Amino acid sequence: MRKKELAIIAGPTAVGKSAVSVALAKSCGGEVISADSMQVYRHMDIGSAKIKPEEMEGVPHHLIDILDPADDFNVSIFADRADRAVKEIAARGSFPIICGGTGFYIQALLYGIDFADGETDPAIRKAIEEKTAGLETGALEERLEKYDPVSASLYHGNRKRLIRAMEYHELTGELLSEKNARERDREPVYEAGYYVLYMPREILYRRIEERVDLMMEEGLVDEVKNLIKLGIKRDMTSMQGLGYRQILDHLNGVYDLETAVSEIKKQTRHFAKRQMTWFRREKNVKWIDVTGFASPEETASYIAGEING
RNA sequence: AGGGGAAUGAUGCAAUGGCUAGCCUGGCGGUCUCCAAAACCGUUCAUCUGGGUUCGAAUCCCAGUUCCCCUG
Repeated sequence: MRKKELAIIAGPTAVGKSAVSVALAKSCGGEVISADSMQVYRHMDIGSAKIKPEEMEGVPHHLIDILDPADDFNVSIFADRADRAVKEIAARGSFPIICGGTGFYIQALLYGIDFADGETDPAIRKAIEEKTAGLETGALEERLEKYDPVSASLYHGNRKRLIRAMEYHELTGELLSEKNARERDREPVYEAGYYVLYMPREILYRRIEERVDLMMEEGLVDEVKNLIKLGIKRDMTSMQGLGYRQILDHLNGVYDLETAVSEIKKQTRHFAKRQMTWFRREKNVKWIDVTGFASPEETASYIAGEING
């Protein structure tokens, strides 16, 4: 009998999570839930490195292609839907495998972080943004400091987060720092096997660059052109995705294609580094150097061994 | 070979006699509880070498070294 309720296959971008997840699912009768902020969007296949239908090898995948690029998506939506998926999968006697690189999302799901209704309101946020548009970030910080000095110093220089703290206060009357302090010491709500796949930095970076070149060959530019046709706007959540932003900027004449490609590579390297940072501080994770295994199947079989104890 | 120019961190620049040599990019580290593939923070590394002038030199002078351009 398994000693885990679910498995989490995490790690930086391009490390090979998808293949391992599929192999694991096949070996233990599982289903994959994607924890990825971009693969939820339809029409965004190449740039998000979305798993192809044939690569799924019959394994059911959840939270992929569930939204249009114009739709909003965030942790709260993810946590709700992923949690529901986990329960459904378990209910049908199947094994849930969370696969993805968005550490924040995984955290929200694993710890059951409470994103209650009424804690956010895009309209309020927008209003605050507009009201403070003329202010320097430092002035914004001073303003928040008056009632929530903890958040003000934590979000030093970070306009987006300062505004979020103000939004939260305006909506709930409570301080964001108080809520965070309260939510921080949660225990996991699932008995999970949390595995972070990694490989030496140089190898990972090389893979990232090769993958970006491949995306270009596969037609990333056309994919973005199609998104434009669908009415995509640069400030949409989906257009925060690496690759999409840069190609969009290129098409808008901000820089040439060559620059766009090297920007994508660079930003993706940085992203991978931040992902590693995130997982490093996550508790109770098992790090797995995938270069120690000959294939995704072998990595998966090692993980299966861990899960089944 | 002759003439001219340039040498500042891993990279591209700034400082033209005077704060502790500044900034960009990269590298590395970190933050994060509703835009997270986002947003933000920190840190590392340099005046080519040797003399000289000066209270004081990246900056001026001399020599050397390397590189670039022009002439042949």
